Amino acid sequence: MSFSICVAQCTDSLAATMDDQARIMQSIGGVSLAGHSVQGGMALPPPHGHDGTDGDGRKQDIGDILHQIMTITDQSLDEAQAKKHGLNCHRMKPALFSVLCEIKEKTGLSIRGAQEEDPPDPQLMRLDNMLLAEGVAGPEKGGGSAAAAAAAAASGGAGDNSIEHSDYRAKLTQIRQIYHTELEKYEQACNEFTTHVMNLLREQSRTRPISPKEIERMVGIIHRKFSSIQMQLKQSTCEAVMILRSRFLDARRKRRNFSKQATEILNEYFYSHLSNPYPSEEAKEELAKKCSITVSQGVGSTITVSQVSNWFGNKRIRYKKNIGKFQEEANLYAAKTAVNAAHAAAAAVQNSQANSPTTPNSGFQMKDEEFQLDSAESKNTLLTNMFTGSSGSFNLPNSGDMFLSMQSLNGDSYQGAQVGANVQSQVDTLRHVISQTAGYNDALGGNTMYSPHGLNANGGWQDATTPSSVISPTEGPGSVHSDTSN
DNA sequence: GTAGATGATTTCCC
DNA sequence: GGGAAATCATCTAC
Repeated sequence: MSFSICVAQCTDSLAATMDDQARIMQSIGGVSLAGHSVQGGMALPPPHGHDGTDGDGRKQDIGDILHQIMTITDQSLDEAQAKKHGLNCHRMKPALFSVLCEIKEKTGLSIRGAQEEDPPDPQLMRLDNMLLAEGVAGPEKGGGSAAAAAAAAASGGAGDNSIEHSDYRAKLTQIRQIYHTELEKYEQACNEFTTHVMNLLREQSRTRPISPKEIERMVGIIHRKFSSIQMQLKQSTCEAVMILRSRFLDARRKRRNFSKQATEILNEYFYSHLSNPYPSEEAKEELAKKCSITVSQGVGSTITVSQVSNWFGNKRIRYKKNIGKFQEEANLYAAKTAVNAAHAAAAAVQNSQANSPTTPNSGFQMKDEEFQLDSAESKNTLLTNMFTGSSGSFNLPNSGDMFLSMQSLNGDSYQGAQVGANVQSQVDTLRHVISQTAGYNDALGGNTMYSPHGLNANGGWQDATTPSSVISPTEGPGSVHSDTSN
């Protein structure tokens, strides 16, 4: 709306308002507006149409007043002050004031029409949703533990990695606190500023046309300004959370190879449970503990349950994909385990002989029931199998068997390997022990330590021979149990 | 620098 | 929810 239109409107409205006012004044007091003199020495021309019926005269009068208002800034300060005072005291001031208020209101409404009723800012909604999801905004639920858990779940964790989680949570809580403190500050500042502006406007409304709606609108503007500041705060908070999260995930992605001992422990378990290489949760925990002990002696970090799970997942896949490649490793660990079993057996025999010298061949029983070797026939069968390679119990995938692997220990494939000499001597020991103990029980074949590798035709793992409780001969009673549920 | 090994992550399926 | 498979990212040996 241009100013000229505004002034024209103002003039018409003012004339009409003055008509009404004059009529009211006349009817209630019998005092004619036309009789008013101009106070303050203002040389306002006397209004035409003393009876209040001369519209042209009034328009001229109002035009003069508006002209003076418009040119007030062109005059010196003293002159302007005098003119202002004169206008304030002018008989038409109240009418003019209300009309100006009305015009401003209308103008404001037309501007507001375009500004208000804005749909909620999608950017702000995104930020709000994100902060809510991350546990920064909204009701406190343990400082974003849900988000931490989500991050853990997303990264395959199972609630462990407690160090990283607590670290993440602590930092998230820090961000949350800062966010809420800043938010409170902004809100407080917004309220204070709003109150201040409202008071100021109320004060000013005595001297210039300010309607309550205008004040309301001003408050809205202030709130919008502060909202935009809040949005910036939300944006920076989101960025901070994103950075924290990415760092957290990056840290998890960073990997360090497990120590040789840890890998050996895992491999031993894997190959000794080859028919069913799915450790239970307890077994995983036990393995993690064992690996961590060996690791902590060196690197100083720990191996978690989820890492054990990862390791077994990777191992299963990679073993299945390339059995041939892992055959040597399988043989190696099988041999190793067998040797350890033999050592254990030898120790048991020695103990048995020492304790019962009169019954040296009365039977052999290891701590694990899986290793009960009290059947002479079975022992002989196993003994034969061990050295003829005919036992199905030792079948390795595709081809070969434990015995072949044992033979190969003397051959090229293991020459030079660190285990070569050791295993050879241990094999000798094993032979000796076996000859002393007069063989094994076939049950040994049932032990997953030497069980057939359980890949079925479909590429899945067989579930046939895994005992409910398997103890590696190398481990003793405190060893890891497999998960038969698999 | 590169290839292979390996731990971690993601996606899909049951 | 757990596992398989694919993939990523880093480590390690050469």
